[in-house]
Amino acid sequence: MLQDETLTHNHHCGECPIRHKAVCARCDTDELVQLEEIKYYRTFEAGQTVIWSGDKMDFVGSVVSGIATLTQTMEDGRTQMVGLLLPSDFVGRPGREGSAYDVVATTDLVMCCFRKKPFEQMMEGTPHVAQRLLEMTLDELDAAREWMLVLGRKTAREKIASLLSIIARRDASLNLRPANGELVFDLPLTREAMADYLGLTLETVSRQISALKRDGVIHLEGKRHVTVPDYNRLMEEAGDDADGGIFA
Amino acid sequence: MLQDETLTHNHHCGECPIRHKAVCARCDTDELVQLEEIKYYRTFEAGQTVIWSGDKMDFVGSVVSGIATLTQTMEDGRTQMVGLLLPSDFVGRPGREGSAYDVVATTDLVMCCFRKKPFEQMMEGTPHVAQRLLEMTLDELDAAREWMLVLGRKTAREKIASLLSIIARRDASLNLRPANGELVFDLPLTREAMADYLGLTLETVSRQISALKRDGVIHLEGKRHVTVPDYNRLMEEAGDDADGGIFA
DNA sequence: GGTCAACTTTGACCCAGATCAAGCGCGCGA
DNA sequence: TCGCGCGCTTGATCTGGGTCAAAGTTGACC
Repeated sequence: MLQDETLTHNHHCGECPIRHKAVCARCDTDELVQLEEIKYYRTFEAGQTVIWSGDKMDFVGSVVSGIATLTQTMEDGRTQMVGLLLPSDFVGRPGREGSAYDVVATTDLVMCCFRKKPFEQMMEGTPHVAQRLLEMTLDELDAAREWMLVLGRKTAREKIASLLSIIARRDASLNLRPANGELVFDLPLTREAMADYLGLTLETVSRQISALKRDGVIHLEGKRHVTVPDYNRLMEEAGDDADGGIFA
Repeated sequence: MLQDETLTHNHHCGECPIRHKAVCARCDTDELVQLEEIKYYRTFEAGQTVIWSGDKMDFVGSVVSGIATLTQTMEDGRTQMVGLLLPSDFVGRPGREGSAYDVVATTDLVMCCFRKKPFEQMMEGTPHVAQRLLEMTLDELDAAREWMLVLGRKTAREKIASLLSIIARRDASLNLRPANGELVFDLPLTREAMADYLGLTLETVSRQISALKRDGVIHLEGKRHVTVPDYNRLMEEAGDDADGGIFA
């Protein structure tokens, strides 16, 4: 088992890449100073487990860079991913001791952690933090519910197309691509992780990706580098209304 | 189409059955007075739609009695239930215009509604409301994620057992049954609604309920009245760890 | 008490996706 | 440069749950 490294990055919140999207988004300068008091950075290597389900958490925090997953596992080993954590996403639950899920770093990961106790105290005092956290939690709830439709009612092909469209959309909003209709991105997940997200087997994931490629919905270079020539086509394949687009 | 009836029940919050579980749970007497200013009751008959997905909502509110469902529908008619709203559960999202889901009354329903604008203003001023809403939203997120595991990885039989155990658990906590291991309750959902919840067809739901009955996991009187002779057995069938029980 | 409609059960058959089983290909360490 | 392992693809076969179809149950309303 690899060991966590605890690092002090000494970043100032003002220069933080997720400053305006994370829990701290609404904080003013004074509040940031308070947060800096109780924060520290941790890094994890790809594949490392951040927290095991049931473990006591003495921090909460934000993903600064990299990708992590939230997964649930049954006794017999069946696993379901229940959250995909991207930069600015929040980890942990104020007011709860243990973690309800396994949190695993899918890529190299940097987290901005807050000591739990003082963070909880701060939540009481500064509404800006609690307000932002509520907003983010409501967004996650919407995402989880959208995912319930995918898991419960979509076909394997639609599931893959849904996942690709979500990743494409996020990448577009992060890296502001030209709006010429062509999108390019790298898959941040293995076939197995995609399967765990979608409630499929990795073989089915592989087959459906091959099928979408054969049908010209996507183009692949290597295993991970994806080009989407027509986003609306992809949305149709996902079974979603093709209107609205990425930049809505 | 049936028509909504707007009634004034003139209940006082102090006597409200969901006083200590709903968004208002943490409010003090003064804050309740504020809430009473902006609240009104509405009733819906079983089967009536409370809000259509995309409709503008001019209120948020709590379920006082009865059961409602949150569902998403694809263009071709496939539907997935994404939330089951029981008394004290919250409906609507502060800060958003339209509803993201169809909300349907499954049984006769009484809702305590707050005019949206003033409620949003109150959220800014009185942290007790926002705090409670955050807590409830986090609980719902956990429930949604547990449901993702059910939808993505469980067999039809396990899905049914999971749903029964959830309903049994809630009923036990509401109506404080004797802890002799035997639980009795009524199914508040049709076979079709169960199917929509579980990502199954109504035929499969019916077959699996028959199978659980045949195997002695449950006993049925009529279509809806269920007896669970051994809750741990049911939990095993659900694929969950049988420990912990209802009263944890 | 009869009729109708909504809900439910059960049966027969089929198919999407799981399972089992080879192989491929690329990056990495020796 | 080789070989080894991990992630991925592809094929063959199997099966759980979907689909289609028919009949049973219940209760509400004449």
